Amino acid sequence: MDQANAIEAFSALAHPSRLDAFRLLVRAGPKGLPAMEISRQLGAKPSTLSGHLSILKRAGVLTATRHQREIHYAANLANINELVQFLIADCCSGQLDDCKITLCP
Amino acid sequence: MDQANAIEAFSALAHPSRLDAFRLLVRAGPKGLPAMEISRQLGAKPSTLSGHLSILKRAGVLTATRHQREIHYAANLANINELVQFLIADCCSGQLDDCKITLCP
DNA sequence: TCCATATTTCGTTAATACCCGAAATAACGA
DNA sequence: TCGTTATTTCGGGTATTAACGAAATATGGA
Repeated sequence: MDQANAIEAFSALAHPSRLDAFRLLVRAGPKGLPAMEISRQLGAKPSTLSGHLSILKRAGVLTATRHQREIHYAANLANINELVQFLIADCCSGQLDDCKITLCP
Repeated sequence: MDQANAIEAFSALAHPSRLDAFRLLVRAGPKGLPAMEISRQLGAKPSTLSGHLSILKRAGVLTATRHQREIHYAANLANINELVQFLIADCCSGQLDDCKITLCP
């Protein structure tokens, strides 16, 4: 994870439809959901959503796997972990324990 | 933390100078750094940086406290924690433990 | 092969974000 | 008070990004 990659990920998430899509896929779990299903649940036009999914995938926060006719998108939590680690790298220069953050308690 | 707040935070971080500034302040710890010092360390024009710091502060990822003539900016890690919790809320709908993310190990 | 479904690419238009220098505001010390 | 340093606000020209419908591509079944 480098600066360019982090910026791409943050940019990708900084959009209402894309953030909704990502959080929907977080809830959906590792199997993910096909594009049409995401489109339907979010009420987004397929062509518009396609662009959004493409942006999220290029940013590395989603994975895409084909299942017969459908392409299933899923949240890439490993990359989210790396992104957050990058964001708070060398927290407090190691001087303090002020930076405790716990996820999925 | 709601969707609008999360988008504002992601947008704020999705910029090279702002991401650099935030990570610099993460390293600087809770005391933070004055604006001019950030400007010097990042090689950014004061007026441009001022706008960036304002955006980061409005997004809630930085705090600002005046110390005599200087305004010290510091990373707001509590809000970053909330942001990440929001991002991965209801992970896998509670069905799996696939979503473990640990920060500041 | 040929059709229907799933998804993406393309072209256009509208909105938003960026950078900078100059001027304005704030706070201290002589 | 006056000058100096610290920081922010303003104006404007340029560039990036968004949305949509229509058309194109891909896959599987009859």
